[in-house]
Amino acid sequence: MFLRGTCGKYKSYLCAMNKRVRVRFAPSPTGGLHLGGVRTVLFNYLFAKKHGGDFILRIEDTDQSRFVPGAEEYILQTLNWCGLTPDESPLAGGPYAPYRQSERKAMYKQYATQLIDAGHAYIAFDTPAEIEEMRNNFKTPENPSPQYNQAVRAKMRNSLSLSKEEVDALLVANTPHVVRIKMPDNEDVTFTDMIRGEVSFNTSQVDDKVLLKADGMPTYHLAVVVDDYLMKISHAFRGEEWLPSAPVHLLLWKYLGWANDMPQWAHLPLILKPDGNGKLSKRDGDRLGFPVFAMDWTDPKTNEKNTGFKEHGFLPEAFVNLLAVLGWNDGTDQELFSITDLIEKFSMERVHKGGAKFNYEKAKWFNAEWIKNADNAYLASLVQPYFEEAGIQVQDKSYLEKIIGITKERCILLPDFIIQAGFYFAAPTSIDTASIAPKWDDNKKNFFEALCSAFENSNSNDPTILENIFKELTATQGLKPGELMLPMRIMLVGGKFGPGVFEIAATIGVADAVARIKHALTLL
RNA sequence: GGAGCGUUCGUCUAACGGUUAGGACCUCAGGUUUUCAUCCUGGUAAUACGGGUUCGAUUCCCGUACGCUCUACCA
Repeated sequence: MFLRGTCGKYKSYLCAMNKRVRVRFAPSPTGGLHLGGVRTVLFNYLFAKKHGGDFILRIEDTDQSRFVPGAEEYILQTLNWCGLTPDESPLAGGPYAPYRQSERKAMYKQYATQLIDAGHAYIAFDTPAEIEEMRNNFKTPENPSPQYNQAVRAKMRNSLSLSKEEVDALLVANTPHVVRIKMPDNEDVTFTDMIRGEVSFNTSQVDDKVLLKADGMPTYHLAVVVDDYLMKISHAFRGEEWLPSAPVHLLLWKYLGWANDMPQWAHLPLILKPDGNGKLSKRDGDRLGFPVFAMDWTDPKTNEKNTGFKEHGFLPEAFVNLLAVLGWNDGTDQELFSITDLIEKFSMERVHKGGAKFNYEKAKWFNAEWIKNADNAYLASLVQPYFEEAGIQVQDKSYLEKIIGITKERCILLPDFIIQAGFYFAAPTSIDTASIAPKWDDNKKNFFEALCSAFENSNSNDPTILENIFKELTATQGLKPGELMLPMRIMLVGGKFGPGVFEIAATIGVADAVARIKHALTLL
């Protein structure tokens, strides 16, 4: 399928060929990045890389009251962890710097002025209290939230309702004011969304959005259009929650005289909470026992902590993979995709329209698959920090890699290696004697004592030899091997899990195995 | 309230007018593993509803229901 939509009077795919692909992720630094945010990053990144274009990070910090220290650094770190590093950003710089809107403040005013001069915007002096009053006055059961629109703007204090002298006087007096877009009365604004196809709004339904705030900062609406234009953005992807304000942006592109340069839009479906309905929020994660943020995030103002996929033990490759297929697929049964695969196969047209409920069980499945298929040395580097935290000493790196190779298929999350592989590095600290005790008797005790001697005498680290010793001994003592395997396993690893007992004994060394058995015998 | 967007197994999805509606997760039943996990085999389970259009609708159109998003000097 070709890219749909029009770009000026030309078909979009012609534009796409002529215009360098430049996309941006434009978060406001108000907190950690959650699943939906990272997926938006991912789709932007994939689209850019697929078309040999640029991926830009632009920080939309026009609202000082919501600014959260550390959030920008967190976003950068998250993108790095995911391997979705932007080509241009506040950190990396680039030809269209600065990439923080607060640092671009001076650039926006001239465009607001241009809009006023052209009659597409006006100055409004209404105080918050006056607007509040208007809303109360016009509120009816049928219209619970009246808008500042063509129906009421004549009754408010603005450059449309006031005389030029009054306006000038107010301006000279430094009266706080905003700039609002003047929405046309009854005009259909239609555009083609790459995911949804043709989408249409009537301007009578949208209000006169504030473009420039009283503090001189632009609102999102003005800033996004100006910056996308100035930064030569070719495709603009954002969450579905932006769809209703798309007509404002469309009109702005037109009024500013940039219609032919307008990016193609795609509004991404939302990620929904697993239980009930509604968009996934940061509160859902830890409430339901899974992370929603990419990495741990603690809000410096509230001290509220949200855990992250990284710290829960997800591989970045798995995280990216599971995000990619949340609302997108390549049309085949393939579910496991590397980033290279994704870049090759991604297409915006195959993104789903409907929102997707997040399913943590499936997310873990992706991680388990990635762990099973991952390179041992790579896994070792990721597991090491968890071992250090758990107090597990690793002397020999190649030994660690070997152990990871034989235990990785039993691990779903990285911390699982602590249990599944920890006993290869140190004797278990707790031994599940409760599972041995009920059937424990002197015959078994004697057997294990004899086994220790036999093992010591053999001085062998060959699993087959150890198994033969074990079986011969059970035979001579008239015992069933099956009744002794489980106790031995528990003595070696601490519980009912792990690879074959003789493989374990051989791997940790017969001396260590004997020591563990002897220690366990003191507990029974 | 209004506007917009959406709706296939419990969940994520495939099927761009013709399939016994496919796959994956979950779950269930077997098998392998003298443990656990992996792995293998198999099962249950879906086109929201009502009208059209059509020889034929999951697919196109209309309506209804339901859900979501927006309706801030927040993004």
